[in-house]
Amino acid sequence: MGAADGGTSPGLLDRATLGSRVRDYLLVEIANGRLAPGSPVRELDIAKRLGTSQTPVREAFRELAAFGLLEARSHVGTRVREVGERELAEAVPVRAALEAVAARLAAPHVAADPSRLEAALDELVRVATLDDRLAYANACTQFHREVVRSAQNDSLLRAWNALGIEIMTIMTMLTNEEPLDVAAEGHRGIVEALASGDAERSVAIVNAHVAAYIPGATEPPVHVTG
Amino acid sequence: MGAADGGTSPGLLDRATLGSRVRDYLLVEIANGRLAPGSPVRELDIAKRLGTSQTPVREAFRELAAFGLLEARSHVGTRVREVGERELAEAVPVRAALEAVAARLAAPHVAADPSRLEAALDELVRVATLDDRLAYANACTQFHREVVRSAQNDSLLRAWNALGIEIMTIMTMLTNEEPLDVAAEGHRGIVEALASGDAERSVAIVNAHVAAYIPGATEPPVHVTG
DNA sequence: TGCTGCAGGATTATCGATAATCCTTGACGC
DNA sequence: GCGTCAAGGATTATCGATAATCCTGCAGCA
Repeated sequence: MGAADGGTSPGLLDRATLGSRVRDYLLVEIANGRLAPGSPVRELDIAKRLGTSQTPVREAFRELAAFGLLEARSHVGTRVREVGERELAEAVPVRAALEAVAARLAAPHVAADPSRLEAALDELVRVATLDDRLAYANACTQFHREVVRSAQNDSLLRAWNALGIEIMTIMTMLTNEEPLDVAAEGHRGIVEALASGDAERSVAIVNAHVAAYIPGATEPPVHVTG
Repeated sequence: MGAADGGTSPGLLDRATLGSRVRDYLLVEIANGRLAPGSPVRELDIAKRLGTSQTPVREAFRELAAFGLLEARSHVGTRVREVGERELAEAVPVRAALEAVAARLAAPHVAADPSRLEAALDELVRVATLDDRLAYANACTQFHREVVRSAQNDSLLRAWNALGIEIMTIMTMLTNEEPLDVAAEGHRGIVEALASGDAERSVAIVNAHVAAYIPGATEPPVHVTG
């Protein structure tokens, strides 16, 4: 699965399958409003538009439906579902809880070897200069995934992946005006706290960071810079 | 989903599609141990065995993988997810964090209408008399899923489902000697706490319950914000 | 020995076409 | 007028086959 990988994601380079690319395409179309809520989407339409067969499109539909972005009725049709702020906000406490666990478990590991997380941060900062909000959203997700991965707990990573952070991040970034460089720098405090090995401070900073992602806040999220 | 419906389930009568029937078949095979954890499952094998084509099987695989029951690697193979003791212990803080969020969110809903949860408890107690540890494990999973479902938060339910509690519970129950009636009654306190609407007490009780699930894991439950 | 690279087998990923299903529309009987 | 039912169109569901990818094992070599 690719950029919007929600399931048990293997390596970072597995974004090659057509299904995942179709899903990302649909995700962006939904996020920026070209596919408005309520509008029907037909498998063969999308397939023809993207030059693929029905199969990968079908897979993408299933995945997006599982995340509540599409609504499918068998043999009848599929349409873009109205995804309200409430539904996006629902994920915040769950994400906060998981990333709090992640921070607590990751702190000693990151303190021992912060290189991977620092690399993810560098990449995030680099991508922030490209003025490509989609690319930034993906890098941002990768950074947070790296934090969770640093906890070295497969169950935690699995649960976090299931939240579909990619989707939320893409939706947030594309409907947001926050400058990318500011957003990117907001992650530095997380790295510093984790690298210091202070688990409780890491938890607090991560919680504040996640809470700032609540959608609907059109104001730039207040990033804790540690 | 069908029999072990966990996610955004379609209608109850939608089990006509081949994909859903294949999924249910695999679910049963896993639940009763004919498909043991770690054993590989091949799409074309299952397709041939059930007399279908690869497509519905593939769909079922994807769904069960999202559910945490299967583990797929692109172009390589799929196997029933295996949970070793290490992973079993790893899952405890994650599960504790998620069920703590669940308890906090569910308390008011259960207090308003405890019937569903009480029904799940009744079923659990009933199955406990059958001396069938496998059936008990499934009922137990269903009970805990009902708790999580009571939180009425799709993201939470998705994350919890991804942990693959089914398999963990099955493994635990089959390598355990705890009397079933005692185990079943141990869930009554959860229902009572939730039904009372006392969120914090519910969180505490759920945390204790989850922590007790793993032999030797007496570490203090993780505190979570929420 | 230990390493590199290249078949060959195994498995999934994708394709193009066909079948099954559902909804709509309109005719028909009452 | 109203309910019932039967085509017909639209869409997904499924099929069978082919392509792409990954891993394994072995040969060749330093």
